[in-house]
Amino acid sequence: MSDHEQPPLPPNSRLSGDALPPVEQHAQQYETVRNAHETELIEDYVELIGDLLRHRGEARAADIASRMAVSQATVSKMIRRLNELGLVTSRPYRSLFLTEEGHKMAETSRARHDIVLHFLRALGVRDNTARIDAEGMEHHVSDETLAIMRRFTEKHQT
Amino acid sequence: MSDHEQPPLPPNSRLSGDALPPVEQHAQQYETVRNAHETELIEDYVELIGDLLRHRGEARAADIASRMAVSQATVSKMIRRLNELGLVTSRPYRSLFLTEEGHKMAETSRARHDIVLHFLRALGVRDNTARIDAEGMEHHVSDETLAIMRRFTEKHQT
DNA sequence: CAAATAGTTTAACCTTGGCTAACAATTATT
DNA sequence: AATAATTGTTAGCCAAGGTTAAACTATTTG
Ligand SMILES: [Mn+2]
Ligand SMILES: [Mn+2]
Ligand SMILES: [Mn+2]
Ligand SMILES: [Mn+2]
Repeated sequence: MSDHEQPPLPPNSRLSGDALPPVEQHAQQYETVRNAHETELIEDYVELIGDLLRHRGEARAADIASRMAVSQATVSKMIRRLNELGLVTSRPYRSLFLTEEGHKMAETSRARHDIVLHFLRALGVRDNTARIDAEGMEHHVSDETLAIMRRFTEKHQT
Repeated sequence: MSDHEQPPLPPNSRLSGDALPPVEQHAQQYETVRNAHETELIEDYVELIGDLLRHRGEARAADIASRMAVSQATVSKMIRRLNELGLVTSRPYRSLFLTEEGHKMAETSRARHDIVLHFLRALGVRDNTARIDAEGMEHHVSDETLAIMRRFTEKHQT
């Protein structure tokens, strides 16, 4: 047992990092992240389809593929999944459309995405960086934090 | 007839939400998120092992399993992977240790995690919520945003 | 109209990250 | 010392999310 550089437990324990949280709380952190990962991609697809419909009038698989930088085969498979989940309707070789439920998810996701993006910009993050960070962060921001971000952005209007 | 070329800049769709970013920029958002997902779990494991070593003096697979709320089999498989990646050394039934490279990754990850956590608290997010959000957000925060968060937290010391 | 091009789907494959069940090794208890 | 409990490994399973290659359908163009 190399007791080489064992931690000397500094008297001022604030020297490096926080203490370990209790096991149950710590476990809840990771579980919440795993849950978010399960819905993350679905949300991004549905949100993008909603955005394409709103801004372009139609949402084709090829557009999704190029905007997501993913193969068309990947999109095709995912569309089948979205269909099974009752989020989109699709006829072969036609534009996709959102179901009522899909539309609701798209709206919610877009609203959340916008709050995070606008918050980052209000903080002073450059636009391109803010867009990249928001795309990942959005799925891990609680309602509580979201509300605080929204208020912060309002107060810091430019 | 997809958006191959530059966006024709729609007339006046300022009614709800932002405009669609150019295809390449949009694609970069999703690509960055996918890349982050590839390293995310590894970082969490290495960071947790580092924390256990620092606070407990040893890092056992069983502790990781309970703190991550995951089966021991899952941890065992992941440890083999961390070993192959040269991030940890392990002898059966003994504590794990970090390699030089693993130690470096643990430090970097912990520092980033702390910046995000402290930032959320400085923003006014309750501690438990901040911990949960930080666990997921940390992997999607750019260096630029991280620097801004650090400065913000310093300025808003309580 | 025929041919070329663009869009979509399917099949076969891969890696990650979970799980359970069975077994093996170590450590603790009686 | 024997047994029980804890800890760790292995095998086999699964779903998600990617890939290429090939086939099929629709649209555009010569
Ligand atoms: Mn989004
Ligand atoms: Mn996203
Ligand atoms: Mn972390
Ligand atoms: Mn994390």
